[in-house]
Amino acid sequence: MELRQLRQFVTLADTLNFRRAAERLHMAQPPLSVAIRKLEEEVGAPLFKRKSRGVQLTPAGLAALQAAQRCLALAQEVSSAAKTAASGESGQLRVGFVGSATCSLLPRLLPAFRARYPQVKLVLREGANLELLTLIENDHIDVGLVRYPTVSASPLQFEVIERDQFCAVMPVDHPLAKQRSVSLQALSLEPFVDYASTQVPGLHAMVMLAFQQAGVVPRVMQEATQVQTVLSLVASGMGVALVPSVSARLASKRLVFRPIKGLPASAAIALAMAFHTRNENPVLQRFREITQGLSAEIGA
Amino acid sequence: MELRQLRQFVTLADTLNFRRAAERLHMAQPPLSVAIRKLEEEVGAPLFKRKSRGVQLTPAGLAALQAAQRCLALAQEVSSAAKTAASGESGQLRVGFVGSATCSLLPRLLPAFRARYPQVKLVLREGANLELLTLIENDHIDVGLVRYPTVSASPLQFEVIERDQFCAVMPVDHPLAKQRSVSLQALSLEPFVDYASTQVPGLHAMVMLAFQQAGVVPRVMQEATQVQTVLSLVASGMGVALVPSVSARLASKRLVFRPIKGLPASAAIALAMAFHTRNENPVLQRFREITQGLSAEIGA
DNA sequence: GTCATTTGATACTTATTGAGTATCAAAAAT
DNA sequence: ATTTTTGATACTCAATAAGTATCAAATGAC
Repeated sequence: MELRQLRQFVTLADTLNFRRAAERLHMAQPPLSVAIRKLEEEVGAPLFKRKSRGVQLTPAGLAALQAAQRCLALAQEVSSAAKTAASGESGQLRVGFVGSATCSLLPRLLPAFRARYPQVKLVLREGANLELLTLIENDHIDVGLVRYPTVSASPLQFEVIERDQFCAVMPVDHPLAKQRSVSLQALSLEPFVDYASTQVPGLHAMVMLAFQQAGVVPRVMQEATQVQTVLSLVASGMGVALVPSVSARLASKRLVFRPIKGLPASAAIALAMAFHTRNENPVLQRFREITQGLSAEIGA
Repeated sequence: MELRQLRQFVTLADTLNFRRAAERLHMAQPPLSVAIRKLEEEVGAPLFKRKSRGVQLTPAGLAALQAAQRCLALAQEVSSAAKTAASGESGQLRVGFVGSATCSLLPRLLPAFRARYPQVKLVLREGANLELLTLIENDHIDVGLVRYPTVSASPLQFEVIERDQFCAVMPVDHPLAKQRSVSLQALSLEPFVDYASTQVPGLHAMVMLAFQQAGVVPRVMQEATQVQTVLSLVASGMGVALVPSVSARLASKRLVFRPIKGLPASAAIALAMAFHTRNENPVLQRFREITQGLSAEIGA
C-alpha cells in the first residue's frame, strides 16, 4: 500500500465520482479506476459500490477512510516534525548549572527560553563546575552554565554571560564590617573560608591568585564546595570569605558584603555557558541566542 | 512522500546501518542511500548523520521517526479496519423492534449478539409494526423484529424467529378463568379489547380472522396499539382479549392466561426479522446468523 | 605501517509500474 | 430515440525505483 493510493482513495471518497476525483488529482480517470481497484484487491474488500450515478462508500470503505485520513495527516507530520526539530523549535536540551547560577541567571534565562520555545523539553541538572564540564565532554548534557575561567584548559567552547568579581563577606559584628571596603591584606589576617580545590578548583584558584598578587596568604580554616555553604560558615562565625558578588542576593541579616580594595583585573570571574563545539543539537543554537540576548540586557 | 520511503526510513533508523537495512528490506544498498537522501530533501532536513561507523539519528530524524511509525501502523489499520468492517465483525446495525419483542426475544438476542460482535455498534429503536416496515424500506433501519405475517404484501424479506399463537387473557376474578381453556364462542360474548386496525393492522386482522373462522363476532369495547396496553385494560376490567402467548411473561397477579379451544392453524402469529433484500450491510448477515441460532434453540 | 574490511556515495543501466490515450458499455437524462 | 454521463478495459509511454559496478574514506588487524 502506498500513500499515493490513499490520497486517491480519500479524494474519491470525497467526490464520490471517478471523473471529478481524477480531475482534482490532476490525472486522467482510467488510471484512477485501476489504482482504486488495486487498493481494493490489496485490502481484500470493496471500498466503493459502483452505481450508475457515481459511487458510494461501502461500510468497509467508511472504516478504511477514517484510518486513511489519519494516516495522511501523520505523513504530513513526518515533515513538519522533522522541520521544527531541525530548526530547534522543538526537541530537548539538557542543561547543567552551578549552584550560584540559581541566584540571578536561571530565574531570568529559563522563563525567557520557555516563553520563546514552548515545544522544547528542558532537562535540568545542578552540579559542581568540574563535574558539569565532564558531563558536557561526554555528551551527557548539552550545555552548562558554569564559572569562567576554568582552572584547566578545555576543548569546550565558552561564552561569557555575566561578568562578576569577588567581594568580601563577613558577619555583621565583625570589626572589618565598619569599613566601606576592605583590603586583601586585612582579610589575610582573619580566619578564612575557602573553596575546596578538588571540587571547585576554579574558584579556589582565583581566590589563591588574588591573594598571591596582593602578596599575602590567607589563613584557611575551613573549606566548602558551594557558595551557599561558604556563606553559612561565615554567618556561623567561622571566618571571612570571598564570594562572587552576585551571591550578595543571598544576603542574610547576619552577613555584610564589602567591595575589595585594589582587586586585580585578573581576578575577574564570570558565569559562562559551555558546550561542545561538535554538538549539533539545533536547540543549543536557539539557547545560545536567548542567552546572548539576556547577556546584552545585563550588560546594558 | 510515500510509505515505501517511510518503511525504508524506519528500517534504517532501526538498524542504523545502510547495508543491514537494505538487506532486511530485500534490496541493494545503493538505492536505499538514494531513497533516504530523497526523503531528506523532501522533509527539508537531514534525518541521519553519516558517521564512519554506521549512521545515527539527528534530532529531526528522531522526531520524524515517531510520526513515521504511527503512520505505518495506521496504514496497516486501513486494511484491517476494512476487513473487519467487510466481514461484519465491526460496523453499525440499526435495529427496530415491536414492543412485544422486549418480552423474551430482545433480552436473549441482544446480549448474544453483543458477546459475539463487541465491535459492532447497535442502534436500537422501538416502533409499531407498520412503521418499522416503512423504516426498513426507506433504509432508515437495517433490520426489524416484527410481527409476522403482515397484512399487506411487502418487498422485504422475512425470517421467522419465534412461532407463537394467541391465548386468551382475562382478569383473575372473571367467570371464564375457572376453565382450563376457553372457546372463541365464549369469548365473543364478553366485552373485547382489540388492536387498533390503523397502527397494528397485522394483529387486528389475525384476531378478526380467528373469530370469523369460529363463526362469531367479538364485542369490541376498546382499542389499543400495544400488547402491554391491552393487558392493562384487561386488568382494569375493560374486557377480555387475545394476546400472543409470549406476552404471558408479562403476567401480573390480576390476570390469567388461557389456551383457546379449537384455534385454527391459520391464526398462528410469529415474531420475524425483516430486512431489505438489497441491504448489503455485512453486519446484517452476522445478525441473521445469530438470530437463526437463537431461533433453533427456541425451537428445540 | 600496510593491507584487508567495512562503511556509505556515485554513475549508469534495467525493469517495474504508474499514468496517458483511445475506446467501450451501461445507465440516465433530454 | 438520442445525447450525455458514468466507470471499465486494452494498449502504449514515461517516470522512477531498483540493480550493478565501482569508488573513497575510515577503521581494524597483523
